[in-house]
Amino acid sequence: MSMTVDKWVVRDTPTVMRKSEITREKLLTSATRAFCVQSYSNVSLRGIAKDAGVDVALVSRYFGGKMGLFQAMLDDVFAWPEMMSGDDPVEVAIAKYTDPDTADAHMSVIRMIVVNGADPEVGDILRERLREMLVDPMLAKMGGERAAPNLAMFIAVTLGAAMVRHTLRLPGMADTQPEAYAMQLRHLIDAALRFESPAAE
Amino acid sequence: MSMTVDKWVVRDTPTVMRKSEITREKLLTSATRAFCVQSYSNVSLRGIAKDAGVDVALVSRYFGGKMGLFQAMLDDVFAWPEMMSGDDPVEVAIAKYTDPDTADAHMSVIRMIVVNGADPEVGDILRERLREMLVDPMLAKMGGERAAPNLAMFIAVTLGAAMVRHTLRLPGMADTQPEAYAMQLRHLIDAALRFESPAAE
DNA sequence: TTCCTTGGTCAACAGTTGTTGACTAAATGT
DNA sequence: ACATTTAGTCAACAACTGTTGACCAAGGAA
Repeated sequence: MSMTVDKWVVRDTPTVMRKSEITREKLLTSATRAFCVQSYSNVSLRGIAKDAGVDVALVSRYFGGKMGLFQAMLDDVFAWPEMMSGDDPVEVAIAKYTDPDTADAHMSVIRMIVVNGADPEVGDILRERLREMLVDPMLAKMGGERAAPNLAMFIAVTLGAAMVRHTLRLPGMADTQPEAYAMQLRHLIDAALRFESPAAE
Repeated sequence: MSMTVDKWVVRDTPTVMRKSEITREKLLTSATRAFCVQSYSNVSLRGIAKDAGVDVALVSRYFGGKMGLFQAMLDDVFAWPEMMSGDDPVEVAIAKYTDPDTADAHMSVIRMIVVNGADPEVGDILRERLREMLVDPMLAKMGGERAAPNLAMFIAVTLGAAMVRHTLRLPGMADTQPEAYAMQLRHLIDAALRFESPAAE
């Protein structure tokens, strides 16, 4: 039967969850939290393990090392099923960013991209994953060649606004209500999408 | 007389430059290069010293340690005499960013702000210096209360564009000519400055 | 029971980091 | 000339990092 076994919870599904799978997820959750705040080199496995309540050695055991944990975390974070729908990808993204329920989580992802994109040890890996899992699908759904500048500018204003509000915390953008921030963000996004790149023929 | 002394160059000024001042500046130059690429915690004093061709111990000798070197580098980088002129500060900034001669150096500063702003060890220090040496003077010269959102948005698009072009290197913004990038940047800056915040009374 | 797989603990490793103090060498002042 | 301040070298330190392998403890199957 599929009851609890007092020490760990078993899913109420035909396939029973293995115990190692649980600690794997605990590690992954703590790793996501850590990598969203600090960059790869700054994060210590001992800190993650302590946060997860698990021994350090299990990181190398289950993920093959620090790099394996980082990559597993990328796969986890960049999975974005809504992007595969038929809707306008930019509208999907805007909805995500402005919805207060999911805004925090996606701001964490943005912070993770900003923080780790500058780390020389994982920057290339991060860029590659970002392109193949987010940027390229969005470009494929949008117009094509001409859409690349607008998408880049869209991402630029989104990243920049998140930086100013959450990391730099400048007055005029960090000390305001969420609705006011949403208005600023929407204004910049509109400008980014309305930009018409000169025909390069 | 003020001639060279064969081992180091002496300025042709009445006050002779002390020798320690020279290695201090060598250290400061290497430190600036390093902190513009990697974050505080990732930079190693031994790397800086090797790049400057100087012994590691001299960092602690002349700057009192790693933190002292970082702060001295902030004072160096944030010194911006043009900002004290009577001209419109935003126009001064735009001129700096778009002038091809100085654009690279200022993009390095932007990268430094982005990279170190997320570092938990120096984030607060960086924010404080950034406000008192750049943001507050600009705000004082601009209108006042109503200018804060526009200035924040101006900085947001500048930071975001620099991130996308140099760190994330996304297609549509990283693989283009400087003039095309300048057009995108100018378009976003215009939008940021044109935003009219709703009167909050 | 006995065997064997799975999950976890622990200590030690080699490497790198920032910082310190003792010591030498060079330049300056009298 | 000498004495004194200044500049620089070197080795060692304690703390921390990721990773490894030996060891143990429990669970299920025979």
